[in-house]
Amino acid sequence: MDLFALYQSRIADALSALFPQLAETPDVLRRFVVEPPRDASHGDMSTNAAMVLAKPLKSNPRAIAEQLIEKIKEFEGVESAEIAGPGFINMRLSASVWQNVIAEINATGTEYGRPKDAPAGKVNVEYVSTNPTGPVHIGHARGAVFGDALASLMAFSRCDITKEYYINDAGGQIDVLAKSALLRYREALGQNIGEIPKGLYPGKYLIPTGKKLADQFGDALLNMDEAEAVDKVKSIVVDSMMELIKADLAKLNVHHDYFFSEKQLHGEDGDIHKTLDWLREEGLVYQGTLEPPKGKTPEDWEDREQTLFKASDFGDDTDRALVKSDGSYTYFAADIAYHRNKFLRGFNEQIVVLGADHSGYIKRLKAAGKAVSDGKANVDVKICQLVNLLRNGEPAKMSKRAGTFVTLGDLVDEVGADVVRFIMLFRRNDAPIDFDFEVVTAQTRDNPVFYVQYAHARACSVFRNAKRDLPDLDISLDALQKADLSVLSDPAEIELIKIAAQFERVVASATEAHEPHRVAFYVHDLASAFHTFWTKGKERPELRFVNLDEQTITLSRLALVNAVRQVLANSLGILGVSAPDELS
RNA sequence: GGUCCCGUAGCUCAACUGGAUAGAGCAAUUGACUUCUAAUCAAUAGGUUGCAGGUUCGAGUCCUGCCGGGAUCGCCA
Repeated sequence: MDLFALYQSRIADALSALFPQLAETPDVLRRFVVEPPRDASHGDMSTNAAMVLAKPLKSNPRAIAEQLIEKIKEFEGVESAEIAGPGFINMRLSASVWQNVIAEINATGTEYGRPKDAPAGKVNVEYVSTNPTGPVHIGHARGAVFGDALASLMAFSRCDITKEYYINDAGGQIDVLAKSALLRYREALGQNIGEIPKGLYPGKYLIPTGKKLADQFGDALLNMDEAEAVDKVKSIVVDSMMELIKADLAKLNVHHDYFFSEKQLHGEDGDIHKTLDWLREEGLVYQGTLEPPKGKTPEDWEDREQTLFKASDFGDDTDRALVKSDGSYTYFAADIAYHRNKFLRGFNEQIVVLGADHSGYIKRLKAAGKAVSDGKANVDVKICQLVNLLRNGEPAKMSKRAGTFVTLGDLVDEVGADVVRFIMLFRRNDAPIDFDFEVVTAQTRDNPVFYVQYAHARACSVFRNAKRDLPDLDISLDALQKADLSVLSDPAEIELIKIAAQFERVVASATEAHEPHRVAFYVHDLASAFHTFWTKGKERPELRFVNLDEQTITLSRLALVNAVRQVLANSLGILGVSAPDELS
């Protein structure tokens, strides 16, 4: 149980008893927070309840605080409380409250930090969704890691989550892909294809696909009309690209539950058709012309009547085209249908992870989500900023056109999945990252991945040493749970426990905000606190974990170390980063 | 020009959705290794949170207007 949530609810109960009139406005009892104060000298927990309630109660904060504090002082585990500043109430908890956290962590293990109850509703996280025209490149790595970690975080928080990949297999780029593959097919049959013509994909990754086509069709495609051949091989080529993509993602330990093909939305009986009919009935589709963009009118602008969706009714800046001049649907039309499809599959919460170049797309996606669900579905678009790849300080060039881009697979092969994942998550998703090969592969403090994993390995090494030095001492998990935790009363120990005890609220807030980076920063903090405590044992030998003369204390300390190790492991588990027992 | 994101210590970034004296790391200076792994730790120093207003008990956070950087801008996906 999250201690901060526990005291929040106790204070809310106390307030209801003190001020019965609050029953009419129950919301205000959820608006105040109980949190660790920024300044440790203010105590263990702080609440702004009196200030938040001043207005609804038409009273002043100090007066409310004075009534409330009497109740708080009676709470179990509260050692003292005082009013500070404009009306904060600061509490100090007894050591046993913190010591019990150790017991709870060791008792619940990998389950520690998970909320008791599952939130209602199904959540869909859509991420990566790169065009199936080649391997995944670096630009998509961040979205892949972010989406995967977010899904993992939410699953840890007991959300009913589906990880989804939207395959853009219906656009014109698929024809180009198929033509490029047919070229490689002719190459596989021994023809000299020379330079890859402009406009086709030159990448060597299509060579195996060409061979596969040669194996399957022999020379049957050679005399065929190109359009016909393209039709024949399209889905085979897309499948083979998806295999490539899945293999790259697997190297990063990124896996999706569900692959959704855009193609299936098209056609007479497809979702686009049905969705547009439905929108028409709702009066959200009309024939009309759009205003040119404000300020800058494109030179070739001409007013043209087209089929439009009333996106502006749902917060978008303008209405959006649904049908191209050649009669086919726009990408956005498919997207609307896709969001309706998700809604009909039961996803009231839809998270879409996109690259920075799609930031202009957010409003229309949110509008589509609202429109196709009568406002019941919520679409949250998470934008991942660019990753600047550096090597020796120089920007590492990537170019898909030249066919020499660094793929995700190349990157993972070079630095490892743990490094890629942690570095991508050790930053807010909407801030750009400099990814420097030199830094992220160094085994020093500069490298946060290493720093955190080292803390976990150190904790494990304590157990190896205890086993070696005290072979007769039972240090099994059972024994740790029977350890006397009351001896863990040194301020240095309590400080470390306090950091560990914040894990639950970090998980809760990261889940709510859809921000897995908070877990990454937290685990770094916890590692730091552990390293600090470790070094204290050098200055003050009585704080060392393994004490040959005092086995009781050793056992208690091991309980502490195991708890910290467990929280490190649980945090890393959420991020999909390994927690090694020792470093090589 | 419209829209969105960003602007915080010399550098790279946090700041728990409005809380108290804005925090870490790097770089700089000083100190701790016959080590429970110094692959680490401690201390010092570093700030008008781009600028100017506004909202309120209280603003890095919300609102308005500027300045600077990036992304995007009717049928690409």
